[in-house]
Amino acid sequence: MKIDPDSPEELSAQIARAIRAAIMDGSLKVDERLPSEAELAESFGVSRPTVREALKRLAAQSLIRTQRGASGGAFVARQSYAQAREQLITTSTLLLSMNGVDFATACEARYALERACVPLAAARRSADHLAAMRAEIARQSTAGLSDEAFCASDVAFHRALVDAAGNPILSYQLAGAVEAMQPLMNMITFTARSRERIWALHGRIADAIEARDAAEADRGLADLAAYTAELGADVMAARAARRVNRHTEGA
Amino acid sequence: MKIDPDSPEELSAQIARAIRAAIMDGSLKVDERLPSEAELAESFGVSRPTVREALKRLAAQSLIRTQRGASGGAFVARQSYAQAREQLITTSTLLLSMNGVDFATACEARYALERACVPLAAARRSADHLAAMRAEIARQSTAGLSDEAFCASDVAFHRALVDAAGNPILSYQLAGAVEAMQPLMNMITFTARSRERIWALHGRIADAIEARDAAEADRGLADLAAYTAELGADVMAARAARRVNRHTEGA
DNA sequence: CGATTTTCATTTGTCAGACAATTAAAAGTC
DNA sequence: GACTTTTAATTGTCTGACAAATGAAAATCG
Repeated sequence: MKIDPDSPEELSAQIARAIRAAIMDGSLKVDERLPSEAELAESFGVSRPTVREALKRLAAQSLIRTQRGASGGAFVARQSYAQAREQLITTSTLLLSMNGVDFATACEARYALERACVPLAAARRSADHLAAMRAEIARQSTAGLSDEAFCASDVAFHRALVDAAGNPILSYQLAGAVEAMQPLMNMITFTARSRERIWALHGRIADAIEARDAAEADRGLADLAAYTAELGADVMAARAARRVNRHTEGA
Repeated sequence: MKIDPDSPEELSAQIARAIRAAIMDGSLKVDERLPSEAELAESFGVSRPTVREALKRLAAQSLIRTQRGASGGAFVARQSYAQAREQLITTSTLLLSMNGVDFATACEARYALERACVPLAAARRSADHLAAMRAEIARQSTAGLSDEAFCASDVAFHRALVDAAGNPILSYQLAGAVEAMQPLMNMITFTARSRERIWALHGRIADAIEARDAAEADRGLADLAAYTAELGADVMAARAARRVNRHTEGA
């Protein structure tokens, strides 16, 4: 663990990198206690505030957790699926919104990923997963639901579908992708007609999963992907038209 | 942007959360400059070191970048695919290693995700992607390659396959998943025989992608998944056997 | 002696103030 | 006008201090 005071890189960043490397290569194990801030400061030859900045960097990635008091300190944190999902959602959401990823690309990615776990879901789905999917379908078919609530239920349905695959890695990766797309999905205003079509497709997919018919579920998901892309394209076209109008009026 | 000094949550964490929320909901746009540390300290009613800890938390997630000097400060950073990938790899790697995710589960997730982009890759692959895949196959078939180098080439091959799908979201998500698995893959020692089988399968997949035959590429990938799982199972069985031996000798 | 309370030492959280390093803009100079 | 110098703003780092939390040891009491 060496740092270079003459490097242009900030000292706190160097220290964070050194400790992160130690965690990732296993030199520091889960729940192991790091030296106290004062000890770290001395061993790195920097002041305590600098060490603290480094530790906050690591805390932001939930690589460590800290505890006050005697026998307190910084401990290597076990990476939980929940935390990892949060991080992934934050990163993915910003990646989509800041880079102007178009709806079609995001949609394509989302459904491609989701279709990856359909075979597993068909093979392994439990009654609980099916019940969760049915519950969301029921909610989606109730009248007077706001667009946000409809979207949230849509996410929950797909989450249940992914969880049915019974692979936590897939759940973690796909939950991130699906949730990150929610802001994009929220741009769509769902008519009663389009909602009906969507929950009908959801029903078809749930039926297929229940029947352990992966091929049929895949076809249902493909249809849903196509229909979602179509809805998105309509919204984008309408927006583009409005922009042209404004521009024409202004000129 | 309000913070509560009486909350058990650290002030720097609250401040980071407030600013993060402002970035994610669009109140702070890309490249926009945040107030100076002194101004933030005053407006939040805390000291400058506390503000700095909050900013380091955000910097660790690459939500902001800072610049020294007059007209310097903290700026909202555009989330790049490269940065997002780094984060995803760090998180996923630790998630796998710290939670004792078994080889079979990780392998299943990886190949499920990869198969999701085979249809797109078959449809859109360019000559460049094919060339990249062929180059890695050539490397894999050279003699005297270390296990690490073989694994790295394997990752590069799959990376090219994923990139061929032409969807940056998929590339980002899958690159993370594939690279995070590398430590697990490195536990396998590849015999000349298994290497030959692997690069032969790679060749079959590349041929299918070149011929735009998604079904054949999918079959190749499925075979590769099965073979990889088999190799992993052998390694795990051997390990388990060694453990039992040690235990028996000890008793 | 055992249980309870008190004290205490350790460690993180926060603050105040200072100085160094960097950098862009303003002022000065030729 | 082009170049150099100065200056002001801003982050990076340090020092020293105190508050708050917390577990362990010491003291007290039944």
